[in-house]
Amino acid sequence: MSKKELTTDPYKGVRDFYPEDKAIQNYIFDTWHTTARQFGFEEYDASILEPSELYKSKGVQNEEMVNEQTYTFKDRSDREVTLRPEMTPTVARMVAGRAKELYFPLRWYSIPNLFRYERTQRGRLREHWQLNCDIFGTDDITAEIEMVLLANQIFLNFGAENGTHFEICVNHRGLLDALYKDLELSEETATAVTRLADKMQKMEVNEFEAAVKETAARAADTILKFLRAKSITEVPEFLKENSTYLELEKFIDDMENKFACPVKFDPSVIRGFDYYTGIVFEIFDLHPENKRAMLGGGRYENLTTLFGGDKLPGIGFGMGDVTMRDFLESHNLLTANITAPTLIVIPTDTELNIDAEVVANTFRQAGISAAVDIGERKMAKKLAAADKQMVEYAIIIGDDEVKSQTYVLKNMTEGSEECGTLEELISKIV
RNA sequence: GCGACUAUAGUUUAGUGGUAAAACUCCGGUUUGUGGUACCGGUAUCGAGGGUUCAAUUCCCUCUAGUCGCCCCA
Repeated sequence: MSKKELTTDPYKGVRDFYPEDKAIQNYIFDTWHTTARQFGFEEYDASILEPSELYKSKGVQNEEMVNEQTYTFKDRSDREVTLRPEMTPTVARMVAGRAKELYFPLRWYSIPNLFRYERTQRGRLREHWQLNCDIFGTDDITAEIEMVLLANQIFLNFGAENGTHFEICVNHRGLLDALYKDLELSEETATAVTRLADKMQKMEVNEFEAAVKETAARAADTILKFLRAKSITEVPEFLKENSTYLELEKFIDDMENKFACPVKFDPSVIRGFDYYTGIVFEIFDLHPENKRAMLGGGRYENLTTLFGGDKLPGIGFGMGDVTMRDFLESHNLLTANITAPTLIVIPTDTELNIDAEVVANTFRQAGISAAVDIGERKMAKKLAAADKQMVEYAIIIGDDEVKSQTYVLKNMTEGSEECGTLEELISKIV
């Protein structure tokens, strides 16, 4: 033990993608791409490296977050660099950079790899890929509808069912603000109540009620009535005059009746303390093992403040590949397959490896994927390996074949064989 | 930052105060040009260090790593 061996484990919180994992990821990404394009969204991307200021400049709270929960370091020229923890500042920067020449509303999407330095747990790693979809440059409610329809469609395209495997929950930030204003809550109390509301699903009923009473005192009953509303019509009466109530009510009604996409009013959907200003929504995994949000998003009034220029409203959502995979696995919705070559060429002796490679390359030029087993194992092992990989065809190359230039094409699934020149055999496969 | 739990073969897991068992995988063989079956064989300083003990993989402590919660979640 003179040397310490290196571990084969990946760095903490990040993943290796072995072929079977990559196949699943490709399936997820393909579905994301297809659905985004189905809705006319255009793809953009940027580097995973950003100057740290991009994340710090949003305030003290953000500065703390950058310091404690991002990968931030100095480059060789002493510039502070951060591995991007989210895509929104990047896309805001890009949109602001070309604000004068872009045609709005803009429909953009991206699947960035994001990094966060935090404690790992189920569904939360230090690295993940996140589908980000946004519509920029409009405050029309149609954008909300389109966005939620897109989110819903993604799940439909994975073979999931709204109401069985997942559910869409919506709320309105304005409704919460109206409630707090009417109850004349102090800012601290309002913040504490929002924090509690966010945790409601995780807490016991009694425990939650006690916590609200302790935090909000006299206003507790009204707040509880609001947070326990199972339908939007159950919110306290005075809120129903509010314009945000009417907007949300119509939205829920349209989604159900015009687009057959039921959404559920859920006053506990808050989406943290970020830039959202209007309708917010989440898609929940209904599997008992995963009970959590897989997708979240909402309306924002102005994303590009930092970069000057005109106000740019928009609406967007994000969803991660880790929770997506957990969702698909838990509900048995995975259909991804590892992609094997169509043909495997097996020389009987390593002396014939080059001849086998020539044969394989002829098939490749005809558009048939082909690999050569150049290993030193016995024929039986090579064929067993090909079978296990789910290769469709095999050709064995021996001295006879090389001399006669005629080959035997073996169908691995049926066990049948066909004889002929390479040209003849190619036409059999194509 | 706080807490709980776990660590045995490549993987998933048994098990015991007297140096370990199975399944699958992998490698090799029965079968020197025809597979998926069957049979045989091979692969573990029981996470690291220390302590208790005649004896520790087993009990205790420390460390490390991982998992799962809390906090946070842009």
